[in-house]
Amino acid sequence: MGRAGYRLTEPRRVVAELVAARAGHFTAGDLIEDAAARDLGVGRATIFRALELFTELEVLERIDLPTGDHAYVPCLPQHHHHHIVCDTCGRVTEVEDLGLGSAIEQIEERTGWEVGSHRLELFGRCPSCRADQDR
Amino acid sequence: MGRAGYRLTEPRRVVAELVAARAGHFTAGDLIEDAAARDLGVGRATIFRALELFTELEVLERIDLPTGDHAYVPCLPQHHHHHIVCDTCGRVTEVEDLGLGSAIEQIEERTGWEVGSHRLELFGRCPSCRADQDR
DNA sequence: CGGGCAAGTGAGACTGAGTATCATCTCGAT
DNA sequence: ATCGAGATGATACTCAGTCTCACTTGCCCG
Repeated sequence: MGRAGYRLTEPRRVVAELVAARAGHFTAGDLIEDAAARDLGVGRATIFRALELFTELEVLERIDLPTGDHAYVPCLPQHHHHHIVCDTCGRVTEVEDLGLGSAIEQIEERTGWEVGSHRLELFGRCPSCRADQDR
Repeated sequence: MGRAGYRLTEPRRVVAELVAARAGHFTAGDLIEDAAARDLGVGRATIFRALELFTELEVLERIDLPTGDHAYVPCLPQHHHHHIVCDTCGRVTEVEDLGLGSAIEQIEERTGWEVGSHRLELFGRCPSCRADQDR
């Protein structure tokens, strides 16, 4: 019991494939539609469960869109970073941790709070959408 | 004064009062419960609408908790800032914009993206909860 | 190379947030 | 006081996400 490993099952493979087929961010609903459209026999609940698992494994990260929707982005595990999301095409890029660490230390000193975690999301226009528009 | 196109109505006053009675963040559901508990005749939809309005007027701001819930915090309008939310008691403090501006410029130069907006939320323990726990 | 069983699955019921509709009400400019 | 745009609230609805439970399947071990 309680074994450390996760099973590599067929449905999970399918969900991973759906994720890979997506560019940029996507919602759980998007994947559910994809699965339905392609008539893969994957259940709704299973997709939610797989997304949860992938997030735990840090190959996906959950972000909050300005609209309030919950979306996921693929990302590299074990590596602190943030995301820029393109308002136009939805594409996502990882960016290094900016100088946030030291700023947070300052805040802790100044306010007496202990800052445990943070969430930073950037939104804007990706280079290719800028090019398209500045034409 | 409540003009500029908005009416100062009784239900809105009630919602404002409920907001004021709350310390720290709260969800729409919290207010709906409060209203029901105190048997104020305010409708569900009206509460959502009032929160939306207050957010527009920038006396409330919507934040995303780590759990994914949507919450609101009271804040001062016309002033760029971020929030630290206490994981323990839910209390919220505003903090000045850290050195994010320059970091963002760097990113723009480095990556070719144009960063339009961002969202930063900090989570941790407030001074009084730290004191309680370090005892 | 099976056998056994916990982990995983899927159908569908359920919950709870948020939105839409619409008949009715009310704020506040005149 | 009048009156219409704007606001309200009851209700229905949609949609994300969770839960349950009988059934299946990956995979550890003999």
